Amino acid sequence: MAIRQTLKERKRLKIIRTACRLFAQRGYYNTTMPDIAHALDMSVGNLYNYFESKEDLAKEIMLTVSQWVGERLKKVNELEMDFKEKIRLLVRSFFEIALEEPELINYFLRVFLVNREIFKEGCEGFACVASVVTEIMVLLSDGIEKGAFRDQSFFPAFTTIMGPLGGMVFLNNEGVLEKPLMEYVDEVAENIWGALKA
Amino acid sequence: MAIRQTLKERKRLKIIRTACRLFAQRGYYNTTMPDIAHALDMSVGNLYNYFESKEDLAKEIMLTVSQWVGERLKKVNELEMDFKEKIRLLVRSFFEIALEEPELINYFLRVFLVNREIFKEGCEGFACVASVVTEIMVLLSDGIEKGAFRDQSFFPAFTTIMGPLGGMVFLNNEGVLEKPLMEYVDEVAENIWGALKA
Amino acid sequence: MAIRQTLKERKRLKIIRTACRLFAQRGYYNTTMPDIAHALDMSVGNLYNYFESKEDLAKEIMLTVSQWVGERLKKVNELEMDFKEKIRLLVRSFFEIALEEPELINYFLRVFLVNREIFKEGCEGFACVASVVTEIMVLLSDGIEKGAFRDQSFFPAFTTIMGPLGGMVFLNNEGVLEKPLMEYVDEVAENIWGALKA
Amino acid sequence: MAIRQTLKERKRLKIIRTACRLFAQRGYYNTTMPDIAHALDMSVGNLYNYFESKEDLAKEIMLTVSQWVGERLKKVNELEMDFKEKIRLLVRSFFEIALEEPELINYFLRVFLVNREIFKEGCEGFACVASVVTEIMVLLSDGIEKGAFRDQSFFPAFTTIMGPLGGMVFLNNEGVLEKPLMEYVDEVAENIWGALKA
DNA sequence: TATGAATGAGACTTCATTCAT
DNA sequence: GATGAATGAAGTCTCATTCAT
Repeated sequence: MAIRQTLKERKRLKIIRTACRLFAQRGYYNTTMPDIAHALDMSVGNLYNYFESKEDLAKEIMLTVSQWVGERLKKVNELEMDFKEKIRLLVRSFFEIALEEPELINYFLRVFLVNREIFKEGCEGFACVASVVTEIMVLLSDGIEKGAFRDQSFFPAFTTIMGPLGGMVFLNNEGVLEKPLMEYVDEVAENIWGALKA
Repeated sequence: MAIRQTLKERKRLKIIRTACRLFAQRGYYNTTMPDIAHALDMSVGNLYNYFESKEDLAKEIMLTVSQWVGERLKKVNELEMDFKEKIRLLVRSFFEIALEEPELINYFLRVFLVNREIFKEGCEGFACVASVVTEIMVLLSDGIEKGAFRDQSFFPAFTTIMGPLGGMVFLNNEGVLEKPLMEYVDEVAENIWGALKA
Repeated sequence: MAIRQTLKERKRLKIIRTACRLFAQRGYYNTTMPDIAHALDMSVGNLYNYFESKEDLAKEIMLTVSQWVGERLKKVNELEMDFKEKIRLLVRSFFEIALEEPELINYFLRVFLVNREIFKEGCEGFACVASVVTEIMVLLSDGIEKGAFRDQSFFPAFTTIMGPLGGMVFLNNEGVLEKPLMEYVDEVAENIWGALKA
Repeated sequence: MAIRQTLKERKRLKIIRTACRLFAQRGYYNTTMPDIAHALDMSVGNLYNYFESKEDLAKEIMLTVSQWVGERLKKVNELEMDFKEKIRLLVRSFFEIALEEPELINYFLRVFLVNREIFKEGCEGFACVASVVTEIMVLLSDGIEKGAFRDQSFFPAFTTIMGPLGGMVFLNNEGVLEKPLMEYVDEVAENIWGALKA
């Protein structure tokens, strides 16, 4: 039954969307399976027809979300422009995602980064977020190859990009920023560019 | 009376140390009050003579830890050296703390940053981590005033420093770094300096 | 119509066979209706076209299995031979069934004897296992009538036969016997004969 | 705190007694932890201060019950009398236990024999019922040594004793016996004696 | 101060059964 | 006849917190 399969897949995605939002808002341990079922207007039992366990659900969300964000970043990567401009666009895109679909970035910040125990098995070596990591990797090696960035180890460069991005979104969520998030794009981009440029 | 007070205060600190370590290792929700009591070889009931609740304990830990880390950073701030060197020393100090007393930094990463719900009340505007934030603030305004750093808003600059530092420690905890953490000091410091310098 | 009926009946028997095996292996409460459906490569819903409920299925299995075993025992009863030999043949046959079709005997041991609550209604007075009980009854009254067995009440004699038989099969299942089950035939038969003989 | 320990041990035994009774009456899977807690007038949570899990409780019951029954049988073993009489006394004692403390024997019949999955780990080789098995073993080897019993393998002899005993108690529970259980003592003893005697 | 047994709400998960397709 | 998604009650177990001793 191809149709049935499609319907089931669509529902799966709906569950992922909703659970992602709840987890991102309240945290993993403060979101119960009944909460999720209720938000989806379905029964708890049925939830378990789609995901084996709460942990399994969390992992599947991470995989899916990482792919979504990865695709957004990929589009930036594929544009032809100088790297300073590309960094600025990357920052802008990341902040846009954080504002338009806050559950995506916040899921990273509130579930993935924190509740490491959940992702111990099945996400070894950051397999769950490979899509995003890959894009940053592409950006960096491209930039180094073309002489725009200093040659350096991957991890410092990676945290130099993702650290400030995640940090700013976090502070924005906490409501401590003085200006709207988007108004920090230039400053953040300037910092990252200064940090990486050759 | 005074002696008794001192003894009580000493025990309080011991609880804070131990609980901080457990929370940092296992996460807030995976550490139970009996766990903490057991690790301290004391009774659960007695724990409640020192802290009103688990949340209260978590907040007190954050305050104390922030002070400890803040003091370490203050020492760096007080040294007379050029800012490029100061940044490098800051990075080195941060990584040293992360290796020598991993529970301190990891408490930030695993409890404070993640379980925001716990710190909603009583830590408004990052009151709980004021000691650390203040030192970074001092460093930045000093640097800007003396013309070493570009003039910019506080928050982008703050995340430019703390983002990579936290990120590298996180990756080190996850065991994904290729080299020992301390070998990244120069690269990370170089990036931060490049990002901030005038 | 007749053909359809036959097909349905055949499927019924297949369900009984499979469910009997699963119940015997895992126990009644550890075997789910989806488990059974899956093993049969059919849908859960369809299972309910053949049996009203899980309990109903369990009872129907017991009836059928009892008939199968009863028929085997009947063949022994119908042979002309002295009773000492007949007892030996009974033991041998019982052990053979236990080895060739372990689900039959094990269903007795693991479901019927244990989960009495299931058989409360609909199996009054051991109606569900009448076929087997009857054959033992026939054997005993025959033996007593012909002077081979001491005259005694039915129930002690019944447990004297079935107790050791069930017990040996149970121990064999548990893997604690030192020799293959069939090598105990003579000793068990000797005991039963000693117990019953005139 | 020796007193506290004693109190706790006493409560442990009370839980074992009560849970044993409930399991024996309703079966393992039809008795819930809340049922047990309610019967003891205590909270579910507290139950878990005494036993790690429902399975653990079931195993501890089996160990304790086996010891109690084993001690009763040991007394029979220690008496000086001829073996025919000893068998009769064994049967009588077993039936007495079954009538006076039905939960003990029924626990064997309804939980241990049936729900094998529970005892897979921790009761290897019938460790949980060693006390009872040992006494039967002593009786048999004694009898064989003294020339009262035929020399034979342990397991057939064991099931020749325990099979009819368990069987009669089972039938008595089911209410199908025509006479009170105790009136079958002589017939059952006669059978067992006939089966085993030299 | 110190103890730890006791509480009880609430978490995750299972599963017999139904029913629209 | 056949399907399998959906239901929801019920089960096991956890844990922050209290309180009599």
